[in-house]
Amino acid sequence: MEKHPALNLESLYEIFFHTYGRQYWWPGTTPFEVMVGAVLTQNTTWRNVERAIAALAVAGCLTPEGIAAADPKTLGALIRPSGYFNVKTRRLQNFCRWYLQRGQLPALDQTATDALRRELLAISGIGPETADDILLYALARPIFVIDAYTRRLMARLQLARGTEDYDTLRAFFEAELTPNVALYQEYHALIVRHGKDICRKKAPRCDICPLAAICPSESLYG
DNA sequence: TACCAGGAGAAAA
DNA sequence: TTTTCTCATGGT
Repeated sequence: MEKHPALNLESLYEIFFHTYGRQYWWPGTTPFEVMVGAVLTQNTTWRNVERAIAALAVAGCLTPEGIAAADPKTLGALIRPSGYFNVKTRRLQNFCRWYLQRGQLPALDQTATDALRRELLAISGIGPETADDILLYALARPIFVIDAYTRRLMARLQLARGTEDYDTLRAFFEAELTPNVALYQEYHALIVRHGKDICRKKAPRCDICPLAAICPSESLYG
């Protein structure tokens, strides 16, 4: 992992927060709704996830029992707007069956958090980002979430190649930052905000980027 | 029209 | 082990 002479992850956060302000993540009224959203948002815009969650709520199906017991066709129709609805039906039901079987989640110290993370990753359809969304935003554990925006940002700032495996990038953030749930929640949300608005995959808007003065890789854009 | 989006798992190389 | 393919709706 590269060291940037004029930039570290704490100063990057300060720039983002000063520029964009609080993002009020994760949208969702209960921890369980956050967990459902974490599955539904896989490779999908949040706007479409909101439609699916609203449909689940209207159908009285936004509960672990309701999702686990639902007919797959019915459930698929409800979550259809979020895309990949056949895949996500299986994933949601896998997750909810685990959730119901597991019962009360323990108070999570670091050891218990690591164990729970392994449990989540053992569920078919719960990968590292989804597991970490659940741990950070639903269960308030200091786990830094890595996503495609994070990889792109690290690559463009030349703080990383961006192709590192998930846990390497997560360890990089967690080593550079103090373990603080509110910080991690806000930071990830700010990275997504910056990625969607400015540091886009194609045609990034470097002219209005708050990092323009310190970003070394403008020549890589396009 | 083509590309992209708050990924993950299976199949192929 | 690493890369490629598949899943799918909705916005730009």
